[in-house]
Amino acid sequence: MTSNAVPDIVVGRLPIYLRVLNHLIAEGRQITSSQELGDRLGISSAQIRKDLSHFGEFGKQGTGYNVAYLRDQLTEILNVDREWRMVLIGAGDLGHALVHYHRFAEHGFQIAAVFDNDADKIGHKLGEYDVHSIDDLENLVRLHQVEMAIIAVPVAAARDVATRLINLGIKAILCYAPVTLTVPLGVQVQYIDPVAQLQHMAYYQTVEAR
Amino acid sequence: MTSNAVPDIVVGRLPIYLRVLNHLIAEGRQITSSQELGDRLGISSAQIRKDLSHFGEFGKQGTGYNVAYLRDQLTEILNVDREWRMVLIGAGDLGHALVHYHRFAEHGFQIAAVFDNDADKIGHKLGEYDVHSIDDLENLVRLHQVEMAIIAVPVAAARDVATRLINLGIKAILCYAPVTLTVPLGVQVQYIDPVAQLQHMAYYQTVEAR
DNA sequence: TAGATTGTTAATCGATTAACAATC
DNA sequence: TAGATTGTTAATCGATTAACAATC
Repeated sequence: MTSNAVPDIVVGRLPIYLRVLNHLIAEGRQITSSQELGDRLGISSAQIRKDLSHFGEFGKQGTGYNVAYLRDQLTEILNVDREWRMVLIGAGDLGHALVHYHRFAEHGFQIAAVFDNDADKIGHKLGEYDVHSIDDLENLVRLHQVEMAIIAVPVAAARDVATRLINLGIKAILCYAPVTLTVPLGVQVQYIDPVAQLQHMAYYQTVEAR
Repeated sequence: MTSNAVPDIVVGRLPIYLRVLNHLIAEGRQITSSQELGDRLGISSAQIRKDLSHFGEFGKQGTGYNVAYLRDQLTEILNVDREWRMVLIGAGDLGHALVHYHRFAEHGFQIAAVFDNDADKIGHKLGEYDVHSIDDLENLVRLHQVEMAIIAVPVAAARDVATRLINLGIKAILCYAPVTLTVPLGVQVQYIDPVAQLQHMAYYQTVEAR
């Protein structure tokens, strides 16, 4: 059903809500409110209630939300109540940081295999992973039933890698290369470009703030 | 002037436009059009023209845009026709990747100093940088006239670090810690949370795509 | 001149907010 | 019961798109 799809911008906020809920649980909190969630996130309580209303009714009038229950519900809605297997393409410094980034595994995102095209890296270790030749991408994606990918290669290689991933049926790509990928409908791409974010902030750094 | 400020969402697209223009220059192109830029970015030509119109008139009817000229103009508008000095707080794996990330320097974002609170790291090198004690943050930010910061510390430390940076007059923070910072008006924060982005994409990974 | 493309206006579309009845 | 907070509706606000006169 496409007709009453949840707006993508709403979906994008759910992981942030999930994050706050996990913090609240860590603090031992049982109950919260849209007001408190909004305060913690710098958004309005109305927006929180509206966003949640796309998925169901999770609260109790006069009381608020059960933190653990809402957390569990959002986890299900986001499909993150399971493990996801990913491939990492690019075993440079960024790849190095990514294989050591514990939050992936902590949230159910497992790196199944790591690839590079550099003969000096292939066959060696990156953290606890063997670095495979990019030639083995197709075999290993199928073997490990991988569904997501992280592109951490230079911009010149990114499009080719993306095309191969898409041909393999990968439907979710996290792209660290500073390019805009053209992908078929149904393929999700998220970009991380810290330079673009710094430039965005630089705009406001004037003598008289704009 | 706040009255006709440019929408932040428009400012956020300028770095992406800049990126395509740089690619076009690398390809030796002299002239482009809103149509071509839009095609490369997957957005409408109307949006490109509308966005640019907030800042002036940069094209020529019937012809399009001079690539180099538009690039130079956007560079000025974004305040990235100069060097920016940053501090990096956190000398872990992420910090390691960031000091080796050449795109920062290539775009005028210089890391002036690196900090950590781990005695095992302080005094040692991270890439070509000395790792300083976080105790020296105030002195070195002032000494090097730093204006931006990258937070690459664990979530438990992030708020404290941010507070100290803000007290130092830092007005732009790129935050890799998965928290929402509460900051005074005029302080920019941009977040990078790859887990949130994976979770966002996970939502759409269903048997029947939503 | 004819064709192309800009910059801008007005219309459309979508997202956020305010307000409040429902109800715990 | 009185107080609090949800879920939802309607109003507001803002962003995107379509269309076209201006003009290179």
